[in-house]
Amino acid sequence: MSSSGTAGRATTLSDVARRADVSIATASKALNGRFDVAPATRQRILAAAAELDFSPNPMAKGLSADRSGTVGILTGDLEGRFMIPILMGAENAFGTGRVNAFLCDARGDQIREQHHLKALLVRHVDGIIVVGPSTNPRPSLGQDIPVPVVYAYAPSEDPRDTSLTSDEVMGGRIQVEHLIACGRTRIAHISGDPTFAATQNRVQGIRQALDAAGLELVGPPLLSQWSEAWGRDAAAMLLERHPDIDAIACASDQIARGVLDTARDMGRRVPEDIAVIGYDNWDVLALNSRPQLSTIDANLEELGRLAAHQVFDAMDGTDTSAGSKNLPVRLVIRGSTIASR
Amino acid sequence: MSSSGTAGRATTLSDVARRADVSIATASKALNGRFDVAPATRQRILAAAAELDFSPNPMAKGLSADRSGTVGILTGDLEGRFMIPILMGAENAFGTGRVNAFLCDARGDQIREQHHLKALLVRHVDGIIVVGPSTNPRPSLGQDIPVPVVYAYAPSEDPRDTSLTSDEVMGGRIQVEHLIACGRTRIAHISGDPTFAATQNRVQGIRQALDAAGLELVGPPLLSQWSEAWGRDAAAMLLERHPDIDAIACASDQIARGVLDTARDMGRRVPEDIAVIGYDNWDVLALNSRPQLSTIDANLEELGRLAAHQVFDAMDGTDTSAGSKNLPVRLVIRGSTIASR
DNA sequence: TATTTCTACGAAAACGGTTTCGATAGTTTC
DNA sequence: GAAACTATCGAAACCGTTTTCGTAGAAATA
Repeated sequence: MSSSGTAGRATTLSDVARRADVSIATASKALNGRFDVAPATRQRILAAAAELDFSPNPMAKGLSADRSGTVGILTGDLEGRFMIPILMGAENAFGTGRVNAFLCDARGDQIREQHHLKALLVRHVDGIIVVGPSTNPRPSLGQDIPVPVVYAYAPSEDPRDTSLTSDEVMGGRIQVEHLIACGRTRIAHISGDPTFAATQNRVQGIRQALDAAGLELVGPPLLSQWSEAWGRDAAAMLLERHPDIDAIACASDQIARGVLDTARDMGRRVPEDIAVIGYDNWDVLALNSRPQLSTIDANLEELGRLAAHQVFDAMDGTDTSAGSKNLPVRLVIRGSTIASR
Repeated sequence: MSSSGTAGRATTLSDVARRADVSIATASKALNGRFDVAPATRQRILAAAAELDFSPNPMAKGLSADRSGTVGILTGDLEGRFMIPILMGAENAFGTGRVNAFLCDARGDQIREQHHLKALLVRHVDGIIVVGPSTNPRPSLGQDIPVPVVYAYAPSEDPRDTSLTSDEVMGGRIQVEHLIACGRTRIAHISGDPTFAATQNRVQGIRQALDAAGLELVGPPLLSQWSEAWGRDAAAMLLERHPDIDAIACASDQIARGVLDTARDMGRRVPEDIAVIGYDNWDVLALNSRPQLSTIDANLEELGRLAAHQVFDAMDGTDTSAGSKNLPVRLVIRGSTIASR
């Protein structure tokens, strides 16, 4: 009812044109930086637009030009802990700019994914970010999509697609490098579901670091589930079978939390007797344990940001860096590997 | 490059019209269920549309009709643990339907929020869902917004707005009712940041339940932070000062986890000696503790779903149930309050 | 001065739909 | 058999932009 605010018919380009006493064609050109408009006229038009608080109707814009100013974010499963930071990074990259993001959650369902994809294309999104719940490669959406597609976290199985993923091998490697730097030599590894690519890659990285130092893993890697309970059980087995280990590299903070509990139960001090390092830097878990967890941070928000920029670049034709990229991870040192002061 | 797939120019209404040998006007009417088109003709047109796999261009549609088929989801801070289920519920309600959601994360910034709001309105969204990171009331977006707005989780300060929030008082109440049903009578309460509405509301609910049973809280409610560490510290204080308590109602699963740790450290058995109940049903925490946590589930996904439907109703003019609603919460019973078999 | 070249601008055609309204043909009514 | 309806359809305006292309006038050239 009040006349302030955003109510009432939105001001349109022809309003601006009328006020600046030019045709809408000229107004359009002036506002878009076309060059066949006299400087004085352009000023007049810009002023008029500013006074009327004009912003062009994206739908109308999208009809003629085929840029809609939107991108689709197609997630495999929002539930996952890893989606959120990536989402945040991406959304933030669009940020205050001209483009908005459609969020589509496929809930782990292929059919729903196809449906959402269709909807996004019908809406003429300018690009698509596909973010998967794990680092396991996922089926490609196909090559016949008329807009750029970037796969985040879960890479596409098709090498022709461009994917951004986290360097899991590096993650395993710097876990162990850190443990060695802390003077540990009898190192064991507890990880999650062996069918996960992350599991295998981290084991690989861990072996690399051990090899480089002339060391060997104590016992085989213990692979089972991504749960705290498994961390407890595995640690118990480990400490019983190899009482002399002095460090455990865990493939998730959840597992590490379990390990911490078992160590405490069995009277081993962390980090004095056993150093423990986690993976994920999930603050809820890592910051509230006793002691706080040293861990690996995959920079997921940065990954999301990069995915967004990759889409931008591809949209702008700057389709340079095709192919996939493996983003470096980061070591976070806390009390579970180094006694505080 | 392949000719299958979605590539190539999208099929348009005039394609359909041509194939059905009618004008685009008639085609439009047929597809939209207008009634001045002969049954036979309509069939022909529908068939043509189906064969060509036609779907109307939402932008063109949005230009004439003023329905864009989109809604905006304006979140205060994606980081929060509570946003995600709500987001999922809402997104899923739009689901396979005709409407897609713009995701906007204000990152706790008023200015960014205004900016996003502006962008959503310029895009002519048909509705807006504002989801806040806590149950604290938040400033209204104002009354002069031309589309329906629903506030989820964090209600609007303005009673004229329609808000959907979680019944925190009920949450506190059924926590204690459950503890009492388990035979506990000496009940204490550990909660989080006292400036949170949730904190106060839950205390209120707890008092209601105790009053109804003729009981009193053991000691004052301990209010400080939403962290596991605080849960540990508070529990230690509590057990020292009141060694005879037999139950602790915690205002978050994080706090409950801390309490569990302290109980174990001090040799109290859970649930035999002390029953512990959490709040949030955050599976990562609640399912991996020893024992698993009884807790309160706020049905956040349902809340998101309802918010979406509320927007739908308001869009369709079925603007019935204005005003705010307080959604019931749900008790989840696990091992921390009842010994397993 | 007459011609050519620019420059700055606007008329009009898209873009892909919806909607109003008039036209046509077939039916009914008197 | 003419008038009045009714049912079905299509021409055209419109939504708010962008873009092409034509043109008037000024400036440069002959």
